[in-house]
Amino acid sequence: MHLTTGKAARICGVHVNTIKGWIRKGVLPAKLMPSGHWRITRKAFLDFLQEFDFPIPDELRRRQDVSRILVVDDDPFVLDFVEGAMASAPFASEVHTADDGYSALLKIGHIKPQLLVLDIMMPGINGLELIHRLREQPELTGGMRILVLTGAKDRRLVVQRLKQARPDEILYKPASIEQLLGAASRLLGKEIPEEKGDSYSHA
Amino acid sequence: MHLTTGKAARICGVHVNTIKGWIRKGVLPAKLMPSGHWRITRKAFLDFLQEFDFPIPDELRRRQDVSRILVVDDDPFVLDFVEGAMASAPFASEVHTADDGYSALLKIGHIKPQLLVLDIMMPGINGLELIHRLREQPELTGGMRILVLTGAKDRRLVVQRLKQARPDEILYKPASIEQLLGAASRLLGKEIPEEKGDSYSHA
DNA sequence: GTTTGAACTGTCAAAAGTGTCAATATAGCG
DNA sequence: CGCTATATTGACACTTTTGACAGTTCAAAC
Repeated sequence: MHLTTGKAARICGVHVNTIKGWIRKGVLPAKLMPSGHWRITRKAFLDFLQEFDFPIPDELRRRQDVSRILVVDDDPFVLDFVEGAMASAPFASEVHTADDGYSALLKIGHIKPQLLVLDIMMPGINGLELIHRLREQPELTGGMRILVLTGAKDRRLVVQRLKQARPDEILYKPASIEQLLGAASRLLGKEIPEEKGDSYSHA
Repeated sequence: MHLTTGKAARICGVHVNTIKGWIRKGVLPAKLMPSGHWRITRKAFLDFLQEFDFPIPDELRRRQDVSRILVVDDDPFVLDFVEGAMASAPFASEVHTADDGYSALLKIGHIKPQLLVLDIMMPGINGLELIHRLREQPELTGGMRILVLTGAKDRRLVVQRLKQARPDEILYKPASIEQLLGAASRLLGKEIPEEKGDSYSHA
């Protein structure tokens, strides 16, 4: 979460006192702890590194805020599958699960996930209706992306209404780990840095 | 109400021993329990966080002395009625509203009301089912009391199943302000300290 | 009531932070 | 090139933070 002067010094390849000098000059924004120690927020440090064209270490780039993901499915196998897939993703995430629409709604309100992985065929609450309602509550669900997971058999049945509900992406079961990770990365705005160069791009 | 050293440490992003050090130095005021454990009052901690520019987590910012109430009804008149009634209550409250079961669930997860005032006859989600599901999620709804408001006409229809759902209290429409305040006070554990004779009949 | 796991306690030593200040680069300029 | 101003470094004594330890307390479940 926060960097010390020493860590910053190591990353920049300079002496600790140099970092302290930069902080005193205001070039590098930092926070003073009660004891007098300095802490640098990751964001401030990243901005600083970028502005002065320092190379950005991977672990600093990746360990951005952890993505919160909520998986909703009545099949425990699917929950495990998604959880496992996300664990192997090249970005940090925090996977929550719900096995029906009711607890899904409660948990959405509580944890405000950035990504909802949703099975639309569930007992109880209708998944399509759920998406509609979520879209109607932008104060609580604004920015949440919706990835629909649905059985191939349902394809004919719901494809029409599914489009009306406007999920951000649709995957048909069985989906591969690669498909899932690809979709999640896109929707969360995380580029998978596989053969990508050394660019540090937002968007 | 009170924070432990561990919670404070997590919030500040430091080690528990660091927190204890701050307490010993007097930077962070805390109270010593008979057992030897430290407790930090919410107010002292908030002041501390603010003074040293720590980010303040939502759940801490939430005022504890104000009762959070969520009213769920598709009739805007009822929402206004309850809101008005609570405004005249002898204790402070914060009334939120929802006009259907979906947004109700979202808001329950988000604001964690201490009291839910629920109309069970709503379009969309069935109110009785809703109560059942809420009771099944004690980690998110633990301690939340449920006051059912229902039309008298529904009485015959649902009284059986209503009892199975085990709400904390039931009121039949039309309910008076006194009835509503009485029920809310009981469920929130607020005794209304009113003398006999004249009472709080403000409409 | 009893049990049980999580969390808190103090203590201690290692690791890493602090300011200060002198010595050493480094950059700009006549 | 030498001079000056500024930035960086390294060494100092001291303080703060952290992590490991065994024992105690808390809180929830049984």
